[in-house]
Order: sequence, then structure tokens, then C-alpha cells
Amino acid sequence: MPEGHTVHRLARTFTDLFGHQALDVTSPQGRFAAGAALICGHTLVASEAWGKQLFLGFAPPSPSPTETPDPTAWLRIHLGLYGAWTFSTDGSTAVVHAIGAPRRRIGERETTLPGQDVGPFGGVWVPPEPRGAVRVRLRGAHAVADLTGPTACEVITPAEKAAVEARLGPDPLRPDGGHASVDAAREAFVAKVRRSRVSAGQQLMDQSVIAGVGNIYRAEALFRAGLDPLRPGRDVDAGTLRALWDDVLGLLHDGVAHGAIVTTRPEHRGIDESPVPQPPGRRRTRQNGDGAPGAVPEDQSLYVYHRDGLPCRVCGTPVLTKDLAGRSLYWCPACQR
DNA sequence: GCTGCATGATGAG
DNA sequence: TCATCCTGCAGCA
Repeated sequence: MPEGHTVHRLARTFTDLFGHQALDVTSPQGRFAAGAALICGHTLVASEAWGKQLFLGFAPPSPSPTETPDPTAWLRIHLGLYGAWTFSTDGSTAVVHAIGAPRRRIGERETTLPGQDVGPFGGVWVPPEPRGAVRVRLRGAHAVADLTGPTACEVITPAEKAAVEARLGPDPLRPDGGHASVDAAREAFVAKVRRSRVSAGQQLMDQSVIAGVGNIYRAEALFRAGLDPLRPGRDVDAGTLRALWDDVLGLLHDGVAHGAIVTTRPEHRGIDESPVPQPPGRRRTRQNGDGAPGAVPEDQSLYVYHRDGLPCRVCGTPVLTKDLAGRSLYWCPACQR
């Protein structure tokens, strides 16, 4: 799944492509037909992310176009493991993203797309047919967004949105961390981790502890912190956790900026040409970034995630993996204590 | 063509 | 801890 950085990028993309527009909302697949009808024709007036949750705020068309009304309904989306948004535009919008699940499809890379077909009457844009099981299609003046495979897709009230947010931990990417202040958000994270004997690795994946961290950022941030993922939270000193929060913030921020997760420092890249053969059929991190020129190559972006059996980029010790609460954990047993 | 996997979360036992 | 849900695609035969 997209981790927090991706969802924040998505929130921005929705503002760019659809902000202040009355949207046609449909469910080509049919499973969301009732929900779509609730907001169809309403105006997108807000687009927010909190951790991995995306909230699109809608209000009935306003008689006063100069004023942005508060949302009366929110579309809550959680992409889960497989969810993805695919965007198409009429070409008038410079950049389009296709953001979501860890896979690549034609038209799903983050690139500038050529203009779509011109309609039969000239200049009338005809969006492409929905491809696959499209739960929701949002259509604005110049773009469509198709959603497939979400874990959550529902229309909720402002009160229900508040209830969802109340269950989430602080999100480093939110301006105030989702708390009274960034400092309060960080201290809430530190305190919660230290309150429990559950391992640091498991707690980092707990969205009520810190929102937005997924399996890649977990593995990478713990490596960069030199912290053993299996160490009980209560045994990690507060300073280490504060530094961990700050590092996660930086990594997420870079992820938002570049659309890719890159955690390696320059001096630790380019050393993968080791004699260690890649096992055949080895699963690898799939979509991560846009392959832009100058971008860090995918096989040099990460320290430990999906690198089990390969030598640690820092000390050469083979990277280990282990199932932890149903998710694969990766770490260097020598660097992480 | 078929199978297993994936950057996730939830509910039951 | 397990089963389950959501979907597309890579890796096979």
C-alpha cells in the first residue's frame, strides 16, 4: 500500500485536479452506487490526509461561488494493500499521477500524459472507459479519477470523520501533527511507545501510535535509528524515540516531495554489485517512484526492506527477515541493537 | 491459464 | 493468532 507520503500526495492531487468543482460521482463497478449518489453533483471543497486515510470533503453547490463552504459530507478512502487511484486528464492539466498499489500499469506511472482523444464534436473530452473493477469514478471538468480495490470507501458525516481521526495517532506530515502542536504530537508518540512492552517494530506499524508509517518506512526508520525492531517499546529511551520521530518526519517529507521512498544516504549506495546472487524469483519492491532521470535507482533506495539475505549496506552482515504480527520485518542484526 | 503475493486493517476466537 | 476482505500483476506451467 501507499504509505502516508503517498496519501498526502493524493490529497494534493485531488485539490489540484478537482478543487472547487462540482463532480460527477459514479460507481462503474456498482458496489458504491448508493454512496456515490449521496455526493454526486456536489462540490469538492476539501482534500486532506491523515496517515493513510484520505478525506475528500463535499458540499452542495453554493450560490455564492466566492465562498468555500464547510464540507457537509466526507468521502473516506483507505487504499489498504491493493487500492489505487488512476487519473486521466484532457491534457489541459500539466501533471497527472497514478498513485496507489505497488504495481505498475500502462498509464499508471507519474508522468505527464498526452492529451486524450478529442471527442466526435471537436474539443469535447471523452474520458477513457473505466478499467477493471472501478469502485468510484470522480469526474470533473478536465479529469477523471478511478479508484480500485480500496479497503474503505464510504460517505461519512463530519462527526464520523472526527471519530475516525480520534482513533488515529499523530501524523508527522500534518502541520500540527494532528495534535495541539508538533511537539505535543511527538511527545504523544514517545509516551505511547514507552507505555507498552510491545516491540518497537510492531508499534511503528500501529496507526494509533503513529499514523502514516507502513512496512517500508518501519523497516527503514528502525535501521537508520540503529534500533532493534524486537526491543520492547518501554525499553527504548525517549531520546531515541524523539530522534526516530524526527527522522520519520524527514523521510515522509522526502517521500511527498519525490513520490518515492528513498532512505539510503549517498555513501551507502552503489555497493550492491556484490558477488551475492539474487535468488531466482525473488520478490522485490515493485512500484516505488517514477523512474525519473536522476532518481535514485530502486535497488539502491532502501537499506533493509526486501533485502533479506543480502549484505547490510553498512556492515555487510546478511539482512534478516521475520514475520511479526502478520507482516514481514527486515533488519540488520548487527547494526540494530 | 493458474497461483501467490503486496507499502493494510479488522473482527472473531 | 487466525481468517477475511479488497484487486492486479509477476511468475510460472
